[in-house]
Parts: sequence; structure tokens; C-alpha cells
Amino acid sequence: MREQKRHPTIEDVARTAGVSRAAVSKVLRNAYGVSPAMKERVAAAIVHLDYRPRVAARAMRGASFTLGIEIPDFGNHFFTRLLGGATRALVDTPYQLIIAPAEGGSQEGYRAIEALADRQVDGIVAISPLVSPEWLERLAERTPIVMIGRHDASTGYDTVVGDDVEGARLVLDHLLGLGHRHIAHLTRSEDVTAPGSGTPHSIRLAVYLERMRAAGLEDFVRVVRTGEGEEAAEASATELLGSGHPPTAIFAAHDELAIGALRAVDEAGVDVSVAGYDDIRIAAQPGISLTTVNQSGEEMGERAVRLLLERIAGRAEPVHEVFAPTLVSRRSTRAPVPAETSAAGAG
Amino acid sequence: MREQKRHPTIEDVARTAGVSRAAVSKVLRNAYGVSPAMKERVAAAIVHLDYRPRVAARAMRGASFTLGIEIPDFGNHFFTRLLGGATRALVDTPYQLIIAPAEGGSQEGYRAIEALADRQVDGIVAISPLVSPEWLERLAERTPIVMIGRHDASTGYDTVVGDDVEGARLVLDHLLGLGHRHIAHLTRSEDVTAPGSGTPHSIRLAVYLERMRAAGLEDFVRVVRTGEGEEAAEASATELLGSGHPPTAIFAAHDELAIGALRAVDEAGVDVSVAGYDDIRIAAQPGISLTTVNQSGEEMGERAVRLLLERIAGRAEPVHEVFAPTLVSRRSTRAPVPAETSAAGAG
DNA sequence: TTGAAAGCGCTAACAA
DNA sequence: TTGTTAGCGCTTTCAA
Repeated sequence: MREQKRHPTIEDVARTAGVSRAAVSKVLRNAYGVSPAMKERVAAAIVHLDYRPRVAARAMRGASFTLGIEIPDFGNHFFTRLLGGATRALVDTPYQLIIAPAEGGSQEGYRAIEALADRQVDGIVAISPLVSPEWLERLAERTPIVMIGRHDASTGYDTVVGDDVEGARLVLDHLLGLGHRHIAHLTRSEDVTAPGSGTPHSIRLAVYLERMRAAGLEDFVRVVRTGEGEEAAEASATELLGSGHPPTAIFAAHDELAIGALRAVDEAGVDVSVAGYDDIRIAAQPGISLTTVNQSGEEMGERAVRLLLERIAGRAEPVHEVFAPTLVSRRSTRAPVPAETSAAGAG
Repeated sequence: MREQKRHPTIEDVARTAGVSRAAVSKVLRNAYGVSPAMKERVAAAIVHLDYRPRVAARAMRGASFTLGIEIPDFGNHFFTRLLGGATRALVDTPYQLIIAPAEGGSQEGYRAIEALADRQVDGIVAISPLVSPEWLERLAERTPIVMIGRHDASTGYDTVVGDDVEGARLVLDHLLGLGHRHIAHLTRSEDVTAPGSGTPHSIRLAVYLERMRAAGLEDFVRVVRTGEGEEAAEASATELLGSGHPPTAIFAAHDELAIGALRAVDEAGVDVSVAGYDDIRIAAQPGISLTTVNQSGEEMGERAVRLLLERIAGRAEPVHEVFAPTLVSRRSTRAPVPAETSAAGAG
């Protein structure tokens, strides 16, 4: 009773029901050619033994009917939105979703994706801006794969991505339109923003630089690097605000960073606008009211899964889908307070 | 090139290297008794073919070195904290984590847990207050399992749970101490709070009722039911605030509900205190500043995984671990404004 | 040190 | 309608 019991196998069921393994298998799969009598006996044995077929053994002959999704950071609510959409797309299909977390360094992406492939999933959805295209191409030869958040267009895998050029442009135009000149960009480490790498963050950064220059504000360009989470962002933003020439607005590369920046702004007691990216749920909370860019996470997740199912079904032509973002303007951004007026008002 | 390529197998590697399958297997597992020369040839073939052993095929002979975790709601940040702890506990072990989402009805818990078991995971961590103990006992005979957030003590599976009696008591004492008498409890549907079911929510509710009665406030008892998410909570709270006798404080059964309630309070423009449970990250944000109960999600997740590994290693005696919660008092709770004073002040 | 062969749980021809 | 049997990819005795 204390020992681990052996899983009943199809053989056990067959013996209990007094039939062959093949017969049980047929009943399981509702295959053609089983008498009602046999069906009943087998069903009874299955219930009696509490038998469940092993997906792994099944998969050795065909499909596992399992899809894998790799998620880089569960703390980031945007990924949760993607996941929600992916889950929804699988309702009423025979497929089951398993998730592999890839928290940690950029190498974790490879590890998590491989872990899924090694487990014989029928297809993979991954959010890994940093894994190399060549590596993905190679993987895609064996396992269908859809990448979310990549701007490279491969023939081997499909992509679903938001239009980051447009999204970042919306933010910059909004801030510039409000009258901000001293706008800082709070983003992640260099590896995630390497020029030409095609990552969302690299594009948001490039657009920031381009717009600032186009507006003749290159002297105000200020790129601040930080870690992935809110805490790191708060620390970096605090430092920025305490520096010689604090900005009047901060464009954070994603909402988690923006939340951290908002906290820094609050603690510092200054009047600095903050804009984010993704429109995570909490951004709409009255006490936060974060201006941000909505890129329809749920729909992206849902679309990714549908594309994957199409690939599994045999589609050969690659699909690259771009989602249009929209600006959601909230209280966290407002016109800058002129330094003189502010000083006068305070004095 | 367009077609799906066949996965290389150990047989392919053997043929390429000109050795037997057994030899390849030995090299793979670093087993004793392989010459350096053979090792090298095999390694070369592995790289050349980009070969990766299949976990499923491996698992048919032994362990899969995969642990499964079932998560009911990715939108709830508390579960993310658990997951973070679980992931951390697996660093430097040969185990890999896969997650099965169980969004939806209470039946989804069964489905997700079974999905993990069917995939031959070596053990399961689950957060399912509603699945029956008998069912779990039965499952635990075959697959080691650790339940998070259950107050029932089974000999078949281990449990990791917060002390909900103490946690709820902390909240009630805090609100009563501030002078609140009209305290409402915002919680989920009846099935999750059935008396004696041992779910965290049933206990929080029971403590609420008990403390209100003990304080002679049974006339002010008000239990409001809502859905799982923030949106539902906001709607229910809005209704509550618009009713004849709105409370001066709301004790929400968990932070997501509290966030929704806070929003409702804000929109209604009233002065009502809100307390939550879990201490999700955003609760500390200045614009939210939610009074809540910290129950160390990370540590619970980490502990659950460690207990699971112990079970897999052979421990037979069940362990039931209770985590002590602490109250985190923030701005969202404050002394009630007497109705008359408030009216006078406004006039 | 190496390889042959049996077997893990299941499916799917094919035979009976 | 039912059962026999040959694999699926891998590990692991056991012989050579």
C-alpha cells in the first residue's frame, strides 16, 4: 500500500477482460469492428483497473496530440495574455497544451524549446527573440514551430508579431505631441536590443532614436538599461531621476518596466510621464492608469496556435502575421511642467 | 525540404558511427565501458545528425525526469509566485518542469492532472482545491503528488498550505481594530467555499463569519459572490457599493478580487477600505497600496517541489506543511469615516 | 570493450 | 469480429 503501484497496461486490461491487446486498443480508439459485448467487457475492465493509456507509448506510433508552448517570463502579464489565447484556441480540439518555462538567461530559451521537442510534442509555439534563426530552421524541419515576437521571416517557421515600428512611433508621437523634449528610453540589456537583431525591443529602441533625431532632439537622447523585472526597472529609473538632467518623460520598453518606473517616479515625488508597451491588465487600474500600446496578446496567442495546427495539418507555405497596435492613452502621460513654472510654483 | 523530416534515432547514429545501438546508448548515458575512440566517433555522429534522444522512449524503461505542475489560473499572480519557487527548486537537478493549465471549470483540474499523469511525469504538483481526496489518493498510488492549498491531510499525498485561519484572522482583527463594523466579504462561488470542504476560501469565509459574530456584528455580515477574475470582482463590488447599506470595508478572498474591488471603490468615489489575500507583487505599487496577507508563494512552490523529489526518492510518510502568513498593512485600509462626519464635511 | 537481443506500452497491418 | 505479430526508440542484461 505504501509502495508505488505499477501502472496498469493495456495487457492488464486485456487479461482482465479475457481478450487480446488489440481488442482493447480498438475499443480505446473506437475503431471499427468491435462487438457491443466485447466493448462492454473491455470498458468494465478499464474502469475496474482505472486504466489510462500512456501518451508516450502512443506517440511512438503516431501523434502525441500535445502542443508545447515556451514562455520566457511568467512574471510578465503579457505572456499570460498570449497563453490565454493559446488555451482558448485549443478548446474542442483533441490537443493538449504543455508549457515549458524559460526563466533565466537567454540560453534558457534553447533549453525549454528542446525540452518540448524531446517530449514529442506535435508542434511548438515559442517566444524567444534571441535564439538563432538557423537553429530554429533546423528544428522546424522536424517539428512544426510558430514564433511569437520575431520580425525575421523564415520559410521554415511561421511568425506572429506586433508592428513594433508603428507601436513605438505611436508612443513617441504621443509624448512629443504633449510637448516633451527630454524623453528617456528605459529598456533591457544590449543583447535583447542589438541593432538589426529583429527583436521587438531592438525595434522600439531604433524607433525611439530615429524619432528623437527627426525631432532634432538628439541631445536629449537617453537610453537606460535595466533587468527584466519591475524591481530592476524601479532601481534604474530612480537612478535616472536622481541624475543631473532628469527627463520629463520615460518610454519604457514594456509595461512591467513601466510599472517599476512609475513607482520610482512616485517615490521621487516628481512629475514625470511614463509610457509602457503591451497593455497588461493592471495598466488600466485607476491607481496606475498607464499609457501604453495594446497589441492584442490574446489574439496573437490564438493565432499562433491556429497557424501551428495548420502546419501540423500539412501547410507548407510560411505565414508571417503582423498585428496592428493601438495607443491607449491614460493619465500616466501628460504635458510636461516647464522647469521655471514648476520651481516658481513650488517656491 | 518542405516535408517534415524524420527524427534521427539511435539506430541512425549507430549506423553513421558504424557501431551498435547499445554502444550509442552507453555513450549517451556516460555509462561505464566505452573506449575513448568509440566515444569520439559516436559523439561526432550525434553532432552530425543533430540527434536528440526521445524522452518518451526513454521513459518507457525508467524515469522521464519530468515533473508536472498544474496551475488553475495564469491571470492570478499568486500562482506565478508558486511557479517561480518551483522552477528555482529544480535548478541543478536533472528534472524538467512542464506545466498544464487548468483554466475554466472545476473539472479542468482533473483533466490537467490526468494529462500530466498520462505523459509519464515522475511526479505532480497540483493546485486543485476541488478535486476529491479519494481520487487523489488513487492517483497518488501510482504517481507521487504534492497538493498546494489543501487543508485535508492524506497519507497518500503531501500538502503545502498557508494557515488560512490565521491569515483571515489577521485581516479581520486589522479591520475591526481600525473601527470597521460594516465589513463585507467578497469571495468566489459556493462550490469553492463549501463549509468543511477544506479549501482556503471556505476557511477564509468561515473565519470571517466567526469573527463577525464574535464581535457582535452578525447584522453586518455580508457575503458577496463573484467570478474568478478582477473584472467580475469589480462588477460585484460596484453592485455592493451601490446597494442600500454599503460597507465601510471589504475583505476580498484574494488579491485579484481586491484589485477589482479597489477599482469599483475608485469609480464610485467612496471611501471604503479594501483588504486582499496573497500579497501579489502589484499590491505594493504606490497607486494600489493594498493591505493583504503574505503567504510566501515562492517558498511554498519551492517546498512543494522538494517534497515531491523526496517522495520520488522513496519517502513513504506523508508530510503536511503549513506556512505562517503575515499581514501587510498598506494604505488601502484605514479607519472608517463616520457617516455623519462625512456628510457634514461634504456640506 | 563491444554487440545481440529482449522488452517497455501501444498501434495497425494482416490472418484467422 | 477477433487475435497474432511486427514494430515505434530506447535501455539493459548477458554473451562474445
